Amino acid sequence: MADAKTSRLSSEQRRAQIVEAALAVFGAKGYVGARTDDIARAASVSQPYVVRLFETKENLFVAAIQEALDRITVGFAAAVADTTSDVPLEHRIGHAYIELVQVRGLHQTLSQAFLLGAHPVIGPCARNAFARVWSILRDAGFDAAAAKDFLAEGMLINTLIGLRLADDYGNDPRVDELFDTCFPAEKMTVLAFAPRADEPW
Amino acid sequence: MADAKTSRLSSEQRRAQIVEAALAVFGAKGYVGARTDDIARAASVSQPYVVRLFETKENLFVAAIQEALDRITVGFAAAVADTTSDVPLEHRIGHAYIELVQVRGLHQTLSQAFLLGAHPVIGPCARNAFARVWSILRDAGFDAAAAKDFLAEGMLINTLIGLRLADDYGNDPRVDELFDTCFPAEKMTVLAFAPRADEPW
DNA sequence: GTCTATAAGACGATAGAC
DNA sequence: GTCTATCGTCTTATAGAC
Repeated sequence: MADAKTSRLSSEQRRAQIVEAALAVFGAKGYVGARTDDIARAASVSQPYVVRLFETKENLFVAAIQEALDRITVGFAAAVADTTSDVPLEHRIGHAYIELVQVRGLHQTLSQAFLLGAHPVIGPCARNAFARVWSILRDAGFDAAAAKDFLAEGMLINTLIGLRLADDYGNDPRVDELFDTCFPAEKMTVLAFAPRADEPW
Repeated sequence: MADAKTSRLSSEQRRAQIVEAALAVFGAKGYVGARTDDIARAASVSQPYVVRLFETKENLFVAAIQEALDRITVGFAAAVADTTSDVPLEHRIGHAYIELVQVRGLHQTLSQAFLLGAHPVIGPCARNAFARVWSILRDAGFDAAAAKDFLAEGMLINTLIGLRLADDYGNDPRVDELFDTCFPAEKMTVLAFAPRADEPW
C-alpha cells in the first residue's frame, strides 16, 4: 500500500500491492460494501485498472482470501518450527495468529468470507480455507478437541477485532473484563494494531 | 414471514413481520448486500412501505439486532430457570443457543453486526449486544474464564453456520471431522436447520 | 395502512487512448 | 502498464394517490 504514484511496476508487483489494499478494504467494509474504487485508491491506482488486472471484484476477493491463507500458513509453520523456547506449541501458534493483526484486514476479511457460504464461488473457497487451517492444526499435532478449542478462540478473536471492542476499552466495565479475559497476554498488541476509526475510505 | 398479502395489519404486527424477514435476509446477504426490496418481498409488502415504517435501512438493521438479542435473552433465561433435569447449566445454555438456529438468520445477522464495529450507529449497538450477552452469562454464574469459553464456542458455531459447512458435510473428510467435533450432540439440529441454498432472494 | 411511480445517486465494468 | 471517460444497472428514499 506504500504509494506507488506515477511509477510503472511489473504486473506482479501491482497485483501484490492491490491484494494488500484489498485485504484492508474488504476487511473494513465487507465484500459488497467495499468498492473497487476504494481499493484502487488505497493502492494508488485507478479503478478501471484494478478491474483490468483481476477481471472482477469477485476474483479480487478470492485473491485476498488466498493471500490471508498464505500468510497464516507461513506464520503457523514458523511457529511450529520455532523450538528455541520452551513455550508450548498451542501458545506459539496462538501468538502467531494474533500477530497477524499486523496484516491489516486479514482477520476481518476472513470473517467476511466465512459469512459468504452461500456464494457460489466464494463459499467453496471460504470453506476450503477453513478446512485448510483445520488440517494445519491437526498436522501440527493438535487432536480434534484441541483444534476445535483453538479455532473457537480464533473466531472469538476475529469477532472482537471486527467489533472494534478496543474502541470502547476503558469506557465500559463489561467490555474491560471481557477484553482482559480474552487477551490476558496479547492485550497490548491487539490494542496497538486495532483498526483505526479514521481510515480514509 | 408467513404471507400476509392483501390484509391490513396493525403497524405493530407489520413491524414484527418485517423484522423477522429482515433477520433472514440480513443474515443471508449482509447489511450492505441485503436490499430493502428483498426484505419487503420476504415480508410480502412493498419496498417503500418498509422504508416508511423504519425510515432507513440502518434503523431496520438495528431493530433486527435488537430482536436477535431479545430472543437470546429469553432463550437463555428459560435455560437458566429450567432445573427440571440434572443437565449442567453450561449445557442447557449451549443447547438454547444452538436451538436459536430455528430463528432464521439470527446467528448470521449477529455475525454481520459484529463485523460492523466501525459503523457509527451499528458499531456501538453491536458492541452493546455483545457486552449484554457477557453480562447475562456472568449473572447466570459463569466465571470470566467460563464465559469466555462459552462465547468462543458460540462464535465458532456462528462461523460454521455462516460458512454453510453443513453443505459440504459428507464430501470432505476434513469437514466431516471438524463438523463432528464441533457439534457432537447437536449435529442433527444444525444440519436440519442449516440455511437452505435455495432462498428466493 | 399500503401501493405505484420515480428521482437521485451510486458502482462495476467496458472502450479506447497514451 | 495505466489512465480518462462513460454506459448501464441497481438501489434507497421521496412524492403522492387510494
